[in-house]
Amino acid sequence: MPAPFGALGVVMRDDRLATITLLPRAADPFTRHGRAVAEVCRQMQAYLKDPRFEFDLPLALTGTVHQRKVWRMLRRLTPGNLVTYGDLARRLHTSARAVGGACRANPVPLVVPCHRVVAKSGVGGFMGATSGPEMAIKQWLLDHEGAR
DNA sequence: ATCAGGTCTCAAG
DNA sequence: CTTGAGACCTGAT
Repeated sequence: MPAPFGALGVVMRDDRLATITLLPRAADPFTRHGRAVAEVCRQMQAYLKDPRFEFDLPLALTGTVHQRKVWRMLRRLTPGNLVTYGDLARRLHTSARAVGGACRANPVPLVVPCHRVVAKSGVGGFMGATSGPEMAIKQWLLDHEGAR
């Protein structure tokens, strides 16, 4: 589906959300909508329209124990509410880099708001990149939520 | 067993 | 202000 920063893709598994892909440019829309996909899209639009919207979707997440811990923490963050890698690391008794690794592995950006994790000085990275179009999307999201 | 990451901190220039 | 080294924990090979 189209998004202000480009486009957004949705992959379902057993009617549950498995993967979200963020694209910097518009893509040809995929027109086969199941009921579950439609609901995901509905919530996506709601969020894109109003940053205060909070997702409530069934997820099909696969990851290590550590990754799940980090993702669980992230899900408790409300829009515009930022944390640093170091902060999360202390709360989970781990290291900042390990947190970064888990964020990088996040399959469902926006729903698990890895974009709300920033470096102590600087913005950090997004989707495996520290510069380039991915970072432009992170910036857009932060602006959208009115974060600094 | 090794290496590279979405980092942090601290000590020098 | 800028740089560099070391510490840090995980995931992948």
